[in-house]
Amino acid sequence: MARTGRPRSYDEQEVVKHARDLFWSRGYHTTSVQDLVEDLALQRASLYNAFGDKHSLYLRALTLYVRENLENLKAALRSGPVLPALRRILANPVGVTNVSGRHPPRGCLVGNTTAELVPGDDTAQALVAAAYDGFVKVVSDALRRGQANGEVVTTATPEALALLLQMVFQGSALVVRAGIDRRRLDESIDALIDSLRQPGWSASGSA
Amino acid sequence: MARTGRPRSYDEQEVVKHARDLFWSRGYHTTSVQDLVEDLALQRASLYNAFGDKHSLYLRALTLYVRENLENLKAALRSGPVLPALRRILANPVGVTNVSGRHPPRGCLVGNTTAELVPGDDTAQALVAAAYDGFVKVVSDALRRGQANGEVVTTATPEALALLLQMVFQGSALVVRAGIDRRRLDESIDALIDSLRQPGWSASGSA
DNA sequence: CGAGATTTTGACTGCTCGTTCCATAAAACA
DNA sequence: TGTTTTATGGAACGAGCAGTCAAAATCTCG
Repeated sequence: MARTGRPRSYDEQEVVKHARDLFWSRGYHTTSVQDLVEDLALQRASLYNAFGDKHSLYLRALTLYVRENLENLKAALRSGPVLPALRRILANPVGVTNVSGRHPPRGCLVGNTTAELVPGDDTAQALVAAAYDGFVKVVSDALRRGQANGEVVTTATPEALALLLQMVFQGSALVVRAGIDRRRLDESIDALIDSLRQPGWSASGSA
Repeated sequence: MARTGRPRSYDEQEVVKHARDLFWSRGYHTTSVQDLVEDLALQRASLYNAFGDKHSLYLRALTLYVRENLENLKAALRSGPVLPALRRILANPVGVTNVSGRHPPRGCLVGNTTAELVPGDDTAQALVAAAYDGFVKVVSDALRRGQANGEVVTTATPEALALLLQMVFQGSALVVRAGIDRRRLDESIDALIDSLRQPGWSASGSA
């Protein structure tokens, strides 16, 4: 089933990635189709031909973002002690200046979407709700493991703790975007993680 | 110094309040000047005459929001045990359907502003940063009092705990906006508050 | 009752937005 | 080589945007 017709001059996946970065940095409404066309190096008509419209492209970008981040989260929590991994995740929220240090803090695209367009956009609402649920699912599984280990306090259900961590995660992305000092952020995260650690637990003492 | 000229047909304070509600529910970019004019029952030219432009009106609305909420926060933490008050504040975040139950969840206007227009809007950035600092200041003062009382754990500085609470507050406003179940939210908040309570503390046993 | 000051009223102005269209280009297939 | 299919390049569209303007209205003050 070879494809006929003129071949595309761009890579669809790459365009979605690039769009995700643009929407992430600048938000939905402040990113115009003109901006997209200029930065993504493809023609207006090609964009509409391939993705339908601006809103659909945004949803594609958001979906990619959610999938990638959930996979990273899973990988980070797959093995080893849970709490140190969670500390790294919370204290280094997505959107903090990138490896290259090129972006200003962008927050979390899911959180940004929640704030910017969830009221009145049911599709986006469903997507972000699924993203939140995914986070809670993965983190609560890890916490359950930690509780069984004796690493994590058992004073609350894994789900309740996971949702708490979700809120802290979103909150940290926000305050980072607002320009908070990283040192202060780290102190707060440490306080939270410490409060989740079962007293008397030592990393080598389990299993 | 009596004022000459035709009197205004609207109350400036009321207009700012109404504008705050509109921006709060629908965001900056999705609220057009047309929307404002229709809902606020004043003429376009009057709006521009009184407030300069849309952006300035938004800043006025945001400033009002910040001032009012900070005063409410102070009042809620003025006396009595700190942790129950904080629990009420976190579990019933601003923007949860109003007393009348008329609004859908609106989140926190400060958080929404952070997500929607902080990148590229220095004035807004300064305002939200000041709002975050104000919250941390008021809450850390209350926590310090709680620590002196023996109500609150002393495993972290009041400032670190206050910032943590700020993040949870912002996060809860977000997940509520995304439509989370209130019961689950309450469980998570309770878990956090419980972890801040000094073991063995009883309300009547102090002072 | 004017004269001066300020607001109201509602039409109007550019501009930018998301989206569409169409002639041309470049591939596969016959 | 012609036909078909898909994408490109660029111009164009209507709608809605934030913001402006000038005439009419309504007040204070002399």
